[in-house]
Amino acid sequence: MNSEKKYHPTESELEILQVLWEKGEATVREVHEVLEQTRDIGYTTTLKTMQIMNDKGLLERNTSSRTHIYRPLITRKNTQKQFLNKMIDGLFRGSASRMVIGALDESNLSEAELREIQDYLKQFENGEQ
Amino acid sequence: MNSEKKYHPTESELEILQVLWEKGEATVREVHEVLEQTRDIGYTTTLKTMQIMNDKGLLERNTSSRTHIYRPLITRKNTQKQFLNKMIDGLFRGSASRMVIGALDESNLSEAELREIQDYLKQFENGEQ
DNA sequence: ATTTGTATACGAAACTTATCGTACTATGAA
DNA sequence: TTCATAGTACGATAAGTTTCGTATACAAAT
Repeated sequence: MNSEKKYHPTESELEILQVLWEKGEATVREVHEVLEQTRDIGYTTTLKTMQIMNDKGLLERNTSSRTHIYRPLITRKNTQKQFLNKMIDGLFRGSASRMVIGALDESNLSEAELREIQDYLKQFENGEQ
Repeated sequence: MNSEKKYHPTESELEILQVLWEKGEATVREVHEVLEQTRDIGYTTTLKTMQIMNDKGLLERNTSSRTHIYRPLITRKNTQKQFLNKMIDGLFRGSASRMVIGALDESNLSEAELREIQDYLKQFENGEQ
C-alpha cells in the first residue's frame, strides 16, 4: 500500500500546490505573488487557504521565523495519480486506454511529443513491466 | 468554436450522466435504481439533483406524461474533453504527453490495450491529423 | 519612542453541493 | 369513491470552499 492517502485537493489548493511543487518551498507572499498574476485574489485569502491546507496535512510549515515557510506534503506524482484514477473511473468507464486515446484525440501533440510517447510505450512491449 | 460550453459537472452529476449516456434517456426511477446499487442514496436526492441539472442545462426532460423522461444535453465525449483539458492545465503543466505518460505509468494495461493505443498512434505518425 | 509596513490568526459571510423530509398530485385497484 | 402507490415540487439543513475584514504582533526606520 501507499503511505500517501487519497487526498483530493480543491481547485484553489491545486493552484497553491503547483507553485510549491515548482519552488520546493515558499512563503505565503511568494505563493500569493504567483497567484495574483493569474487572477484577482486578496493576500489573506491565500494565507487562509495555506493555513487550512496545513491543518489538513497537505502542507507543513516552518514557523521558527516570523515569516513561515511552507512545503508540500503530497507529491505531484501521487496527486496526478489520484486524479487520473478518479477520472478513469468516473468518466472513462474504468478504461485507461480509453482515456489515453481520448487525450491523444483531443490534444494537438507535436511530433516530438508523439515520439516521446511511442518510446515510452516500447518499454511495456515485452512484458517488462 | 464549439457550441457545447465548458460545463464541469460535479461528482454526483457525473454519476447520473453515466447512466443517461448509457441508456440514452431514462426516468428518475431508472437512474436511481442504478445509483442505489453503488451507494446509499434517497430517491428524492436523485430527483432533486436531476431537476437541478435540468435547470443548469445539463439535461432536458419530456414532461408530457406524468413520469418525466430525462436526456443528457452534453455528450460524453465533450465532457471527457473538458475534464482532460482542465487536468492537463491544472496538474500536468499544460503537457498532454506528460499526462498520457502518467496514465500509462499508473495503470496496468493489458497487451490488447497497449496494442490498441499503438495502433491509434500510427494514425498520427505522418501528420495525417 | 512612534510610526509604518508586513506578518499571522481568526471569525464570519457568501456560495455551492448533497441530502432528505414533507407536501401535494395523479393513477389505478379495491 | 376511497385508498395505496408512485410521481413531482420545494424548502431547509449541513458540510465544505472561497473569500475577505479586522485584530494583533513584530521589526525596522525615522
